[in-house]
Amino acid sequence: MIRRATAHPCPHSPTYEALLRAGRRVRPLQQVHARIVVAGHHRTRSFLTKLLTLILCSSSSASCSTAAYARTLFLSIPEPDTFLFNSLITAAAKYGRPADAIVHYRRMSAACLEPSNYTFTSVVKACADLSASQTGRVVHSRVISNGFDSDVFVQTALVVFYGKTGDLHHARKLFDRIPNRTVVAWNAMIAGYEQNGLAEEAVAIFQLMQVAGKEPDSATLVSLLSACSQLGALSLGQWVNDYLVNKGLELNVVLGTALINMYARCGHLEKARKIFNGLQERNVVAWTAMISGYGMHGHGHQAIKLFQQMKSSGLSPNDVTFVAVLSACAHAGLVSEGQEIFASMRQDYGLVPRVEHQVCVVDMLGRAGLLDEAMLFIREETRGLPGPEVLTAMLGACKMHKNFSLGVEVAEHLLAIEPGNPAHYVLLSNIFALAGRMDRVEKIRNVMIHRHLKKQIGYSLIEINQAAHVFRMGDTSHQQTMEIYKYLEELINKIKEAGYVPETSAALHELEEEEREFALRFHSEKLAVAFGLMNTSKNSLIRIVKNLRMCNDCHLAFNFISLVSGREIIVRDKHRFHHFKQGLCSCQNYW
DNA sequence: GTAGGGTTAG
Repeated sequence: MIRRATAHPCPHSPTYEALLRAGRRVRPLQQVHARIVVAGHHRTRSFLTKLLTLILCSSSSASCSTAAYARTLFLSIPEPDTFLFNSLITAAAKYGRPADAIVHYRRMSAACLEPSNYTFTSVVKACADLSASQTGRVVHSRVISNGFDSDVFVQTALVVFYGKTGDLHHARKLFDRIPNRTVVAWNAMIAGYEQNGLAEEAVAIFQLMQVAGKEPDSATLVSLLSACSQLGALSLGQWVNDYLVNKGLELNVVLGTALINMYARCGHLEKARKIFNGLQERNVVAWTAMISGYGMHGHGHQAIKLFQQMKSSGLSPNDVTFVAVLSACAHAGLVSEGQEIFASMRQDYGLVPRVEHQVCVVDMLGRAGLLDEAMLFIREETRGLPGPEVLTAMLGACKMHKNFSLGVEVAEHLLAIEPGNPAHYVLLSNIFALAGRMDRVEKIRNVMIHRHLKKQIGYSLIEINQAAHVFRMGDTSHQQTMEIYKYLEELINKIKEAGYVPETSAALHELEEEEREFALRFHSEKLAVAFGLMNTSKNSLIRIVKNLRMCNDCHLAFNFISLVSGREIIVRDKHRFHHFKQGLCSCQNYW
C-alpha cells in the first residue's frame, strides 16, 4: 500500500522529533533520513520537505556533496506541492543563493502550482538581492494578478526590491499604499532612501514614522545613523545615540558600527574610538569603519596601527578594509607603507585589486608627486586600459603638482571615455587656469554650455543649537545675510593683515556668470564659517560639512581664520576632514 | 515557515 503524502509533518511523532534534534548538521540529518526510509515514511512528503529544508539551511549547504544530496532528496519526493517549493525558495533566498530561488520559482510555475504570499516574499527578496529589476517587475505583475498585492509581507519585500534597484519612485508609491505599516515596512523605506544617497528623504520618513507613533527598533536606528553619516548631521546622530541608551537597546556589532561611522564622519573621531573600544564583539566591518575614520581624518599611522591590530586579533581584512587603509596611506603621504599593503593584498590574502584599490594607489603616488610612478602603475595594473576613475585620480594629481602637459594628455583620454561628465571639464579648466591659459578655460566653458553640462552646485552646512543652516555660494537667503556679509568682510580684512593673500587662480574656473560676480569671497564655506563665528561661544568648535572639495583659497583663508579668531574649525569636504587650529591644517596642506 | 540594518576610492 502506498502511504498518502500529507501536507504537514506530524509534530509529535518520534521521526519529527529526531529531525529537530538533528538540527542543521548534515550527517545527523542523513541518519534521520535513513530512519525515515526504514520506517517506510520515505514517501511521506511532509517529513521529506522538512528534511530537505534543514539540509538546505545546514552549515555545509554550500558544499557540492550536500547540494547533490539535496537534489537526490528533492527528486525522491512524490508530487511536489506549493509548500515544498516555498520551502526551497525561502531557504535559497535566505542563505545567499538568490539565483537558485528564482530557478525554483520558475520550476514551480512550470509545474502549474499556485504561488502563495510566502512564495512571493521570498522570490521578491531574491530579485532584490540580485538587483534583477526585469525579473522582479514580472514577479510584481504576478503578485497583482494573483491578488497578493495587499499582503504586508509581500508589499514590504517589494519596497525593498524597488529600493535595491534604485527605483525609489516605485518604492515610495508602494510604501504609501500600505495601510498598516509595520516597523519593518518603515525600515525598508528608510533604508531604501539611505542606500541610494537620499539621506534627507530617509530622515523625513523617519520623522513621519515618529508622527505615526511607530516606535523605531535597532534596524531603524542603523539606517538613520547611516543617513546622519552622509549628511554630517551630528546632533541627530547624538540624539540617536541617546535614544538607544535610554531605551536600553543592546549595542550589537551592527549598531555599534553604524555609531562609529556616524561619529567619525561627523568629525568626532575620539567618540568613534570610544564606541569601538566598548564593543563586545568586533568583526571586519567594525574594524574597517574605524580604520576608515582614521584615514578620513588624516591619521594614516593610526589607521595602519589598527590594521595591524586587526590582523593580530585573527581577523582577515577584506577588500573594503584594503580600500580604507590604502586611502588612509594616500591622505597621509605614507607611500612605501601603502605599496607594501597593496602588495600584501594579493600575496597574503589572495584578493584581486579592484578599481577602487587602483585609484587609492594612483592617488597615493600622485599626491606624493610621483607622477611617473603613478603613470607606470596605471599602465601595468590596468594593462593600458584604465577606467575613468583611475584617470580622474591621475588628473587630480596633475593639477596638484601643476603638471600641465601630462594633465592635458590624461584629460583628453578621460574626456574621450566620459564626454558627459562635467567634473572632468571643471578639473581640466582648473589646470588651464593655473597655467594661465585663459583662452583654453574659455573654450572649455563654451563646450560645457554647448553640451548643457552643469557643474555640481556647492553648499556648506553648519549646525547651531541643533539647527542646520545651509549656505550656497553668494547665498542671500539667510535671515542674517547682511550681518554675515559684513562680518565676513571684516574677517577677510583681518586675515589679510595677518598675511593672507587670496589665491585668485581658484576663481578663474567659475563658469556661471553670477558665480563669477561673487568670485571667491562668498564661497559657501566662508559664509558658513562667518555665520558660525558670529553665533557660537568663544571656546566651542566650529564644524562645517561641504559637499564638494574645498578650494585652495578657502583652505588658505581658513588657516588664517583659525589663527586670528583663536577658534578650532573642522571642515568635512567631499573626501576628508580638515582640522584648522592656530593657523595650521591637519592635512598639512596636503590634500 | 514569510519582510528590514553596519564598512570602501577619486
